[in-house]
Amino acid sequence: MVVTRFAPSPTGYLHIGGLRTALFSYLWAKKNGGKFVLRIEDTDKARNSEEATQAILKAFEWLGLEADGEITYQSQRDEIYAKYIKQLLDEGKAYKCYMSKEELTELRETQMANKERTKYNGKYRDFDGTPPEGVEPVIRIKAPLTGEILVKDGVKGNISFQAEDILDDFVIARADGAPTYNFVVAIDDYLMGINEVIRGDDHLSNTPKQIVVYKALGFEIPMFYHVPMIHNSAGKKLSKRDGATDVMAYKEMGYTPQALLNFLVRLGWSHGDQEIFSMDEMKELFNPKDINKSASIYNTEKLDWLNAHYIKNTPNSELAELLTQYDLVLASHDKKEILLDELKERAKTLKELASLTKEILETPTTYDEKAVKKAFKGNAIEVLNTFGAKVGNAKELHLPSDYHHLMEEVVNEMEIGFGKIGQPLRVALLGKMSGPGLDSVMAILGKDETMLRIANAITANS
RNA sequence: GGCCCCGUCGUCUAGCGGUUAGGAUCCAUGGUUUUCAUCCAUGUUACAGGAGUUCGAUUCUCCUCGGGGUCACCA
Repeated sequence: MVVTRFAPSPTGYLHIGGLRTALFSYLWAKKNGGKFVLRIEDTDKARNSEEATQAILKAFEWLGLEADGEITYQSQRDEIYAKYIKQLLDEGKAYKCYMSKEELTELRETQMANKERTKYNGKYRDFDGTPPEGVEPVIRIKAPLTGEILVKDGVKGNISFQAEDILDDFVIARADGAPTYNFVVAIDDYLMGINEVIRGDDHLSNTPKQIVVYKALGFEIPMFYHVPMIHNSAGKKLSKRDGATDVMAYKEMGYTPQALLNFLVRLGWSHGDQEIFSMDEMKELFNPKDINKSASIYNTEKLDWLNAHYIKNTPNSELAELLTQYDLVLASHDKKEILLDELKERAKTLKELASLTKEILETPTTYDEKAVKKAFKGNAIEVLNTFGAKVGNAKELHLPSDYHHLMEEVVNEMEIGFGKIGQPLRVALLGKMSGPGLDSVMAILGKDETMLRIANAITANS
């Protein structure tokens, strides 16, 4: 069974890059009928926060990504890590290192001065003398000094590292006993049964270290997929400083989960020429072997297009429900079908849809100057008066077509073009020159509001 | 700097030895629309450079250049 995972450290909100690897992991597990598990890497007590964990969970909930099983918290697994540290110590595969921080720093400075690679010199690797006083030891693992470390990566292919180029006896437990990242990751991934690791390729250079741990403990090494980074417009790794990287900010801006997920799945991954993917299609078609090797630049132009696409194709009842999150309650409006049909064609975001709706529903108090100048020429007032009277006398006015007939009558009786009534009427109803079809607008507003707006406009612009 | 990864339109990408190098987005133009938006049509724009292998390279190899990642008692 395929088991994948998402393992964020709770130091802030869930960001776009993390979400994409989470999505890839989720999709790959689902595609294989496997499991997608969540592990919170909260071993750095100084930087972690409970709020951050909650923020990540909240984002998952919004997007409909659900982790299987219980959430694992590394902070609760100290005994497990301690057990393996002891095991390695007992087996002589790890050892206590009494080098002080000052000595370590000095060692590094010397190496840098000599233009050598900075690495631990193995001073306590085979130490059996009396430990120095006053130094709490760290635990270091005995890493291979020579030879090849091969990372089998499903995205990049086999990547070969030379131990002498990159390894040293790295710390697996700090002086206070707390285990370090590369150590616990390997243990947890193994213990949690994770056999397919999909993560950002900034972890690629950590992988050899983790492989050292896997081998020392006799664990089976999982399949890795290192997904290329998402870069900002400057071509650098997308970070929390880049703005608009908090996933929940997209909710506030009026993006739908569907659009965001569709946008993200196509960043670094493709399936031929297909652009639109439903969640079911993603689960069906996603395969990490189709992930791109190169980084992609984060650019939301396509997200807007996708969002508009999904809004257009969302049923009105669902849209009305969604819009309540943007302070728009449409439930009681008897013409909301017409309203939403008209407006969802022209909104890129739910937020925009909400404000477009409010604009129409609110009686205009000002009129765009240019629009007035252009529309209120000649006998515009007379036309509006004539039309207003017809609306007033009409018995049954419900559908857009009812209003349209009235407009046609005016056009025919006064022998004018459609624009002669359309333009001033539009300004009267909406206060400006652009907007949805007038027939629909009037049907949405109803007879009384329509007459009110016409009268208001005549008064204001006579 | 060491190590590792990457390099097709502005952007997201297809391509896996022979293609007029395709799609999407963006932009522009035209059509539809009383207007705006939608929608439809059309158009501009790309294989980083150089060697080699080959009858033939965007595709394979090498070099150069360019970009990125990573080098903690952070994750």
